[in-house]
Amino acid sequence: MLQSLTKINFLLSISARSFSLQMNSSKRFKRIAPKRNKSVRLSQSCNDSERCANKSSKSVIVRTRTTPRHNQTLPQPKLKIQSSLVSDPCFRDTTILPHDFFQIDALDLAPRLLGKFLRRDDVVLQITEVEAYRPNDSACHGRFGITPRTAPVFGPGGNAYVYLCYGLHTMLNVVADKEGVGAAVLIRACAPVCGLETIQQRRGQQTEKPILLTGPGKVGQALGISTEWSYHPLYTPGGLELLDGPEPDKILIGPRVGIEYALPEHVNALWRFAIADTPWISAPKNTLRPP
DNA sequence: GAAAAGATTAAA
DNA sequence: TTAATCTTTTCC
Repeated sequence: MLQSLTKINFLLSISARSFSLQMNSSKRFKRIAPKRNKSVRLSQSCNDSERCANKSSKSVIVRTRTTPRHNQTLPQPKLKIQSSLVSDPCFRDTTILPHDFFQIDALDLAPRLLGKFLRRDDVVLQITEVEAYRPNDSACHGRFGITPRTAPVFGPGGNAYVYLCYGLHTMLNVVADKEGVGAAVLIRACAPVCGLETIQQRRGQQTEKPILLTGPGKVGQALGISTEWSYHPLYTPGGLELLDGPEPDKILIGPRVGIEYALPEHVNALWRFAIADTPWISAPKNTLRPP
């Protein structure tokens, strides 16, 4: 496992002076990861006790749990995550990005998210590809205004917006800009940094190849999140966090994927951003070019 | 109340 | 190339 992660980090080819991505203690992460009982494992889309409790449509998960819910509190896993942060040299210097970081135009935020880290439990992913969705954008979910589904998009920047696509895939967005604006950045692809075994388990694929994490639905699955994670603040410790990371040397830009229904000006807008020289990019790759 | 479509994925 | 799969939104 150590060998494979080292290989993956090599492939990233990012200047990471202050970020040693070497994983010299993978087994420690495994030990620190909160244990899940069988019922939770069945649905990896909901491992968070508070969210499961609020779940209505997927109450099957709640019913099948063996541990009484009221015995589980949020601070416990939070502390464990903190201890792993301190004890592992890999992430000693990393910091959670502050609330202010996200209060900008999605078009500015999107490229700035490249190279940053998403962390949940023992899983750490590095963001390699994103898309910006903005106000007055005929491809943005916010185009319908504030609805039950899209309300999170109009929340303050730094929250998560998770939606279900094709009834199957959970898509993670980082809400951008001020409250009420209605902008977000879709995470389209990541590279694995820590917790490879958990990622593979959640994905159901025993591979280290880019097929593991190159696609927005794959990222959501690897992080084990559901739509219940909408509104979750990424700038506070616990749950899902966005950590600072190295700025990529070179990036690529291109038109966004799968928005043929939008107006031509938005279909053609170059609002897709990716790290150059990494294999962790989703399809299609041939529409990406240097700026 | 019904119908259509979707910021996709994996397998054939 | 195509099936899987279901929520959200729009239209009548």
